Amino acid sequence: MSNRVTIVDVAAKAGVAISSVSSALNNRPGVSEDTRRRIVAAAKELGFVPSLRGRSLSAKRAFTVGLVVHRDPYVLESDPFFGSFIGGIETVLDPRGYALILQMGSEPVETLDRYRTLAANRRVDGVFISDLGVDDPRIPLVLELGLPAVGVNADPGFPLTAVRQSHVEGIRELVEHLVGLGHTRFAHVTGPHEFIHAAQRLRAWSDALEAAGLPVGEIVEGDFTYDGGVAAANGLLAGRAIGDRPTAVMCSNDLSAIGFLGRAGELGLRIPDDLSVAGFDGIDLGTYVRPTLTTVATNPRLLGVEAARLLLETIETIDGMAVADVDIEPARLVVRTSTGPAPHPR
Amino acid sequence: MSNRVTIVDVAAKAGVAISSVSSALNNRPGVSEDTRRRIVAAAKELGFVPSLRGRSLSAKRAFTVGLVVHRDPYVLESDPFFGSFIGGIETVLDPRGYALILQMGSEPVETLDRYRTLAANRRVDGVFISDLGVDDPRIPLVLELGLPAVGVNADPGFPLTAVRQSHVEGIRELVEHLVGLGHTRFAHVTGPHEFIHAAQRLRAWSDALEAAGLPVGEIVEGDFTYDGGVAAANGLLAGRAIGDRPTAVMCSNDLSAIGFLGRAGELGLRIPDDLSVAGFDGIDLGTYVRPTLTTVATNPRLLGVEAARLLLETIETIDGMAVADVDIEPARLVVRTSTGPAPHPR
DNA sequence: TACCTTTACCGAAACGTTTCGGTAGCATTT
DNA sequence: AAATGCTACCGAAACGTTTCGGTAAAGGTA
Repeated sequence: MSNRVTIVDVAAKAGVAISSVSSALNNRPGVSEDTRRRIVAAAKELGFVPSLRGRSLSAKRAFTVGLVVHRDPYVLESDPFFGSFIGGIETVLDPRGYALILQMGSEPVETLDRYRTLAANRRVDGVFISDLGVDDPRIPLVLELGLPAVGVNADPGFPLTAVRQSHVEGIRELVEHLVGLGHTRFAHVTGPHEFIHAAQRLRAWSDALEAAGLPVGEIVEGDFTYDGGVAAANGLLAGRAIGDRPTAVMCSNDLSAIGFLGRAGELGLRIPDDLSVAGFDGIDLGTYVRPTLTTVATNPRLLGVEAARLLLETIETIDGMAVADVDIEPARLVVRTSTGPAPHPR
Repeated sequence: MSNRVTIVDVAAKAGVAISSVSSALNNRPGVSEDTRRRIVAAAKELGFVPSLRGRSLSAKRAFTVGLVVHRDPYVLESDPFFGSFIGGIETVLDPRGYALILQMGSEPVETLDRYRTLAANRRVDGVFISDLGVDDPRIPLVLELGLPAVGVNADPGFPLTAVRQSHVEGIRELVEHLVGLGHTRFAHVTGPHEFIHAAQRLRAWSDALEAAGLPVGEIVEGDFTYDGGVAAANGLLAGRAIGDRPTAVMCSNDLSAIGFLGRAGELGLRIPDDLSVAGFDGIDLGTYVRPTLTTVATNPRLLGVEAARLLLETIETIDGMAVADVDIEPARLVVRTSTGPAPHPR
């Protein structure tokens, strides 16, 4: 509609050169306090907002960062991680004049192409890499593209900047909690094996049990979905005598734990009297189901905040990519009513 | 890193002017088939990708559209709508070279500011307006800003282009289903009254009952959350004799219906024997809970696809904003096991 | 007074496209 | 043979910033 007010208009109004306007508004030296005030006044009066397009071209920056979600639609739908994670990212980006581009790729290949396109036309200045997989192809890709990136909950040895929330303390606390309740027969329902966090959680669980001198027990592969929890419950519980069943089960995330819980109830098990069940994540839904879900609560929002901070720092670090990793406070055990004393063997 | 290959490099390699390269690559007339081929070859060989930044500045377009989510974090977390909606948007945007900027504002005021900033520095070429409220302030805002926009599930009379999925057929089917099962005492748990879709659903429910010649029954305000469903169940069911209770309840969304279901179970009611419960949305979780949830299933993904199509069309329509609305196929009743024959009065 | 340094400001180039007006060259018409 | 029209191509301007080199004026030193 009405033509935009540009830096030229401001310069004309203030009676100075456009370079002076630029210097004044960006707080660069070389302009007297007096004219600076005059320029600022003119800019304000005209309602001048610097054009991102002009700035982008000149600064060779997009002032935009990207997040490519690489999950199949259903998991994304019911996963509360991203809402909070993105919310956290936003709080950092917005005040610094950056925005977030969100893309979704259902297929891993598709996801890679998204990164490639994003980088090719320089749409973003950097990317987040979440839901890391084992031998994740995105890592060599961003290295090859020279695209600034930060990883979320990466393994040690990760070649890029990373933000992490440790899971080991919380899972150790969970094991200690269960051991303290007298449990001796355990089981673990994992997430899809291609995700490293599924492996990380299993590992912490096994280590803690081993440290307690107890057998690790059964391990069945789940898929992070409600349905996967149901399936796991069928496998671990259906048609088994009490002495043949685990008495304490950890599922790799809350959603599958809730599925497990539901199915266990249908199978006639009383929870936590006959069986203790715990999850991992700390989603709100876990406080609503009955029994309420014991879990290890993570903080995706804070993870988003720190990831964004790191990414901007990486982008604005001219030289190498020597930005230090950040560890936020570990995830912690939250005891609710889905765990209780081990049943008396009869 | 390595300096980018630009249109100048391609022109040099092909031995033509840069304007010819531009014409050739954008399939504009005025360049012979022969040189066009030569240019395309040179571009391919050099791996030329036009810079979005240069294009943006020249074309006065950002090739980006925005979605500002204006919900409180918890609702977003558990709401499956956005995952699918965004997924649908993506499938249209990507092939046309557009990207989606996602912003989140928890406070309505904050949300408005986001739109304002987005428009001020021309970061986006258009926006989606979802979760419309009554007298939504975003409508006058985008009109004032001259920002192309499309509304999602807007009321009739909406002054901008809109995409809609009708809810009335599905809700009518639900009422007919319940009436056919012999129910006569109904109740409705609404969503927050500031959202128009909450009002739209209540209206369709009331109209259908009225058309069936039955009393509308009790109406309690919920908030679209699991917790809100629990609270509604307490209000409608706790401490009431059977003859004093509704026998069929519709909740304005699935999540609250699932909360309602859970609380009703705790209160000792058998579902669907003592009480029928239905929701609205068609989220996957509804197929996992027991009993499985009867609902009216919407199609957020398709809504996203059509919304994106419309928005791009609006943006690319030079003149007025004469882009026709789109109605996708209505939401439909999905009968599961949370609804059944009305209990025999005793 | 003559010289040097600093400061405040300006003009122009650069970023990478698209678009518009212009100009040769050629074929067609009269 | 002159006038006309069309095609293929080129050069330059425009988009809106930031940055860099330059210059005049002011101030400091010998």
